[in-house]
Amino acid sequence: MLSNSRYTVAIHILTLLAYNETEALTSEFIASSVNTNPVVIRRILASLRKAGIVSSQGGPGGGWCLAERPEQVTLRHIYRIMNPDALFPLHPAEPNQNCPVGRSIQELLTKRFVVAQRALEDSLGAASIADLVKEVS
Amino acid sequence: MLSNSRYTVAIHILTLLAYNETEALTSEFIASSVNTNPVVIRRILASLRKAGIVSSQGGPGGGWCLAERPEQVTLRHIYRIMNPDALFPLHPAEPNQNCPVGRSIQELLTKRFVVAQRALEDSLGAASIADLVKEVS
DNA sequence: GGTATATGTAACTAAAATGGTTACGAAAAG
DNA sequence: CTTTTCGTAACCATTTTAGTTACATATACC
Repeated sequence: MLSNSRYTVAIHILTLLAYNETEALTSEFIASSVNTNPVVIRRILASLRKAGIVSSQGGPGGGWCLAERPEQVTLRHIYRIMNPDALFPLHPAEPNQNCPVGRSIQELLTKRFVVAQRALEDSLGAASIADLVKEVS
Repeated sequence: MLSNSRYTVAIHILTLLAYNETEALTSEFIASSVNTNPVVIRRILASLRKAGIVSSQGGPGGGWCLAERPEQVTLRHIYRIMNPDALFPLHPAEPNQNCPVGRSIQELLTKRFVVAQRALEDSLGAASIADLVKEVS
């Protein structure tokens, strides 16, 4: 499974940026909210910036800002950025092609896995960062 | 994400058992189809047996059999056995409770994650081992 | 009984993933 | 220029993953 928390932290960061939309936030400030190291935050923000949904500015008064409207950024969008690989890994080594099951299993499974992952992502697409900000107490 | 292939291998094993329903299969035979070590297979089968969907028999002529009808064993059932933990891990450390976002983010996310994981599992529930066996060429 | 065959499981390993940390260069503000 | 902040490489400890060896246990069959 997703055995890393980068997706959760990415959503946390973006929610924080949207919640404080008027000012740039430093990686150190964000790290204190997430309760981790600023470098961990910068690494995740580097992925998000590559995808165009945040921007950064160096120097005093610098920091990080949302580059898209919070309404446009869905949990699905973030999911795909932080988890570009297929949700369900196939076999570590190619199955035995001389076995009828080994020969066909990967194709059969891929078909089901793609549909299931789409169902997951469709559900994630129902919520945006703006929705989360609205519910922050 | 799911960063292990045990779910895929578990489905492979069960499909193989259903495909050869008349005879018990040894972990060595199964391993040769999956292309791995028999102990890896026995470890996965131990989980499946604990859940009651396979049975084992030692000694000559022994091996592994399905303990349920292939129609009853869905990909969702197997998913839950092989992945008992939540699909989306939360933060490694508790977020800062003095920050409005840090204070509420885990509850907000859990709500969405539960729904998304249910969508995933519902999709997986649509296919059974019997369905896969039918499609093995 | 005795032998061959399988499971059951502990122990060990190599490789990779994960999250955290230090360090330091580059860029920007003032 | 000095301070601040990003950008990123390098390194580390811990955990996960898959594979392997080894050996005890149990069963079938002669």
